[in-house]
Amino acid sequence: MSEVYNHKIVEKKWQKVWDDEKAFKVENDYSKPKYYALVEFPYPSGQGLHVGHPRPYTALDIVARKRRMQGYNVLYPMGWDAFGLPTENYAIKNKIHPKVVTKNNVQRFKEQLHALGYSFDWDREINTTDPNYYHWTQWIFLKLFKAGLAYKSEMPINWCTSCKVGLANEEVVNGVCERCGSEVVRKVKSQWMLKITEYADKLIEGLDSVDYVEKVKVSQKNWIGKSEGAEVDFIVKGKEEKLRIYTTRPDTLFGVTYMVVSPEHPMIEKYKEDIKNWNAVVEYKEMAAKKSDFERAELAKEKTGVVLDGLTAINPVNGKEIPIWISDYVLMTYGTGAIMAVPAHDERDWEFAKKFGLPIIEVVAGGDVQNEAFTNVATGTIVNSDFLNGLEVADAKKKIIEFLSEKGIGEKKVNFKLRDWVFSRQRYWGEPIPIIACDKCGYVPLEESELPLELPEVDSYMPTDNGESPIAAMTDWVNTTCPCCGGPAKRETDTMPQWAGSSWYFLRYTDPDNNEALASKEALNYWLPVDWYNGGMEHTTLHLLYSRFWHKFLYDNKIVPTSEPYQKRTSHGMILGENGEKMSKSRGNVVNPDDIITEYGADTLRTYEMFIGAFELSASWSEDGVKGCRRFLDRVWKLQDMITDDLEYSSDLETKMHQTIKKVSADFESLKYNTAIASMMALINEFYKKNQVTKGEFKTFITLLNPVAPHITEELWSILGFEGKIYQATWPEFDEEKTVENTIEIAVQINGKTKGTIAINREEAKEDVIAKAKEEIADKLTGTIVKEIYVPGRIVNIVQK
RNA sequence: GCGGAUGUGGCGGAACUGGCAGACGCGCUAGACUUAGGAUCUAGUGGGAGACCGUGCAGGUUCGAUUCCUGUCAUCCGCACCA
Repeated sequence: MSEVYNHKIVEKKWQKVWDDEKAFKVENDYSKPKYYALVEFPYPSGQGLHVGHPRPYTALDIVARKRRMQGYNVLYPMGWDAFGLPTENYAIKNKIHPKVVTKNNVQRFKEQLHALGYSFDWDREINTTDPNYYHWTQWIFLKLFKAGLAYKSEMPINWCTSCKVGLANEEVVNGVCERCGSEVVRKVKSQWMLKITEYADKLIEGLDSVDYVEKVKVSQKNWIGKSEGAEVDFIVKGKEEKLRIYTTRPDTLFGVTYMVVSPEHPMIEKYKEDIKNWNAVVEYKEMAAKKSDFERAELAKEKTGVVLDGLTAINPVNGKEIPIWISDYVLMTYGTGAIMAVPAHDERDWEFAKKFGLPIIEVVAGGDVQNEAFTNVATGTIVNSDFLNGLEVADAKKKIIEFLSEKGIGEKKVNFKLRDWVFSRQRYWGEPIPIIACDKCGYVPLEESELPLELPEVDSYMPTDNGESPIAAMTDWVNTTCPCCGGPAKRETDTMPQWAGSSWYFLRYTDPDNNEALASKEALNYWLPVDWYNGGMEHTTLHLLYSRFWHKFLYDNKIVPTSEPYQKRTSHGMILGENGEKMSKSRGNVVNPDDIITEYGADTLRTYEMFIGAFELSASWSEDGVKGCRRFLDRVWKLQDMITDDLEYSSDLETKMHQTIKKVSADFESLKYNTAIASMMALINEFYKKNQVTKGEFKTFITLLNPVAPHITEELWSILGFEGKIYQATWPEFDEEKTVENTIEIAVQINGKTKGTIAINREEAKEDVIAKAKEEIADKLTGTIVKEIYVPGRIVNIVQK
């Protein structure tokens, strides 16, 4: 009899062996077929690994291990996305250098990941905070700058009125500062921006060539939010100024009854003198400044606004004079910051008009516009619109745009919801932006030879009270000479956002120690694109889009060989607490992976996280479920007491063996880890029924299980004395013909309801099957038979009246 | 508000291009082994005494719907300076 399985000894033992052998070190061996599997590198937080982390890591570890067994040269790397706010805040609070905090956190994470037995190639570990790494982050920034894709712009930031620092959105809770509870307002600051909008069309088009799960593609498309419409100039009465608006519905131009501009719109200040209710306007502007864009759009059940008393606009198509309002539902960041309001055919305009008693004019027939906005564009016909009358919406759009262009009062315009990327942070713990500001020469890029531009040591990590990065206080570092004219100049003191380092990290893994380039051409040509990239849905619109943008830019500059970075993208669901809520300290439902590894073992944790449910959906933690997986592995362990010397499959299990190999192989590649494990459980249940398993069956079985539970299977492999190590074994093959059973049981239905079953031969002729079926349900065949249906190998359905 | 998803036993979840709903696991019940069992093994387990009824709800298409269509309700997630 075998002893009880001791995971503590076995897991440590094999982890050491794999380390000593450098089992998963991968060479740039260009003669072998490559496979690049990638998971999002973690932010090494102070809390240590969360049970959510192992879910995606195990999933791709399974794929990586399986692919190695199938003869691929597999790159499965890991690193640290270590710049960021929590580390900096921790450093401020505890007066420890963020570098030290990061080092400690990384070490803890690494130990935890190591204890899970992942097949990462640790020789390729990277860290975004390493100057040898951010050298190249800065280098890419310089390329973007030189290409005109990085520019400075006035952008609002969250400003705590008490701490006098800029805050991240996350640090603003219910409109007040998370730390001190004081009011947070929006303050305009000059910021570095990246022109991602320049790549908006390419980012949409590129989606056609990649294999992403559909919801990721849809999310990205919606985020980019391409819409086709028109810009139209309205005339401000009595002024030279034209007020330009953007609309997706130029066909409704005759239905305009008022205009709305965003509270930040520059025309308001410009015509200050003409506005009679200036105090009310100022008051409204102040109120709006306190809200984020999100809050403004959020559940805005009650529309608010103030009319600009003294200013009116002229509708360019019919000369009508209409009022101009300000309201916070119009955002300065989308379109032109001004809209024409057509209450009859837009819900927000309709609500606004109802509230303030503004007229509603129907211009598309088909609805009851006094009672609700009619927004259906598919069926409408234009009315009350002069030369557009009688046209369908789509035709009217074309005609009005032609008209506007001819008259020079408007034009067709494609707009994107996507906004340029705010690339500045007034923080310490980020990559310095390698730009020098010179009074004479403007913004001058640092010479490439000067990179990396390292973060200076500072006394305090707290932002200065005028909202600048703590680096600004380091005058020795800040004051420099202009590379262009040699005169006195100042370094940029803002740093890059955390997203910078993660926008290209997958390139660095291909050649992590290169000091001449971000990676060699040969390495990039061989490894790119990433074959399979898995990450969270929450990164779909930011990280994933940002990194595609950088990659496309690098591709256009012939630095990388592929137009898309990732061939395939999948997404895992969250792991929730036992109570079905998100795990959090405040809810007290956090599970620590270390505890699970100690008590049940890494293999159990890996198995459980794969078995917990559909990979793409969120799932609740269950300690009983963990126990069930441990029981499964114990049953696997005990199989060694029922092994026979037979190296073949036994005849009664041959079909089952081939079916299982087929199913497990396919499921591992299609995110169906839960059903792969279920089928392996079903297989050992068969062994247990017979109380016997052949050596051949056992060898195949543990090979299939190895990617999921690498330690226990390595130990069993060694106990049985199979050759070499299991991680070097060959993936089992199946014979398609042998997966098919000859005799099968099928259901017999009457009018679609199952009444019995019959056993048939797969090849049996229809007549024979139907005859058999009728015999089976003879006593229930009481009516007239109308139809007899036989779907080969599936079902018989007798339709009777 | 905009966008994305999800609703199936007591619970987590299966079900290929529409074809025996509930695989696999948990829990529960009974039995075996045992001084003992919170270990292990074996059997059973959607509801109903039954004809039958059952995949959020209401319709529809079909010989046949968890799967397709229309409407509806509920829940969860993201929203650009958290990562």
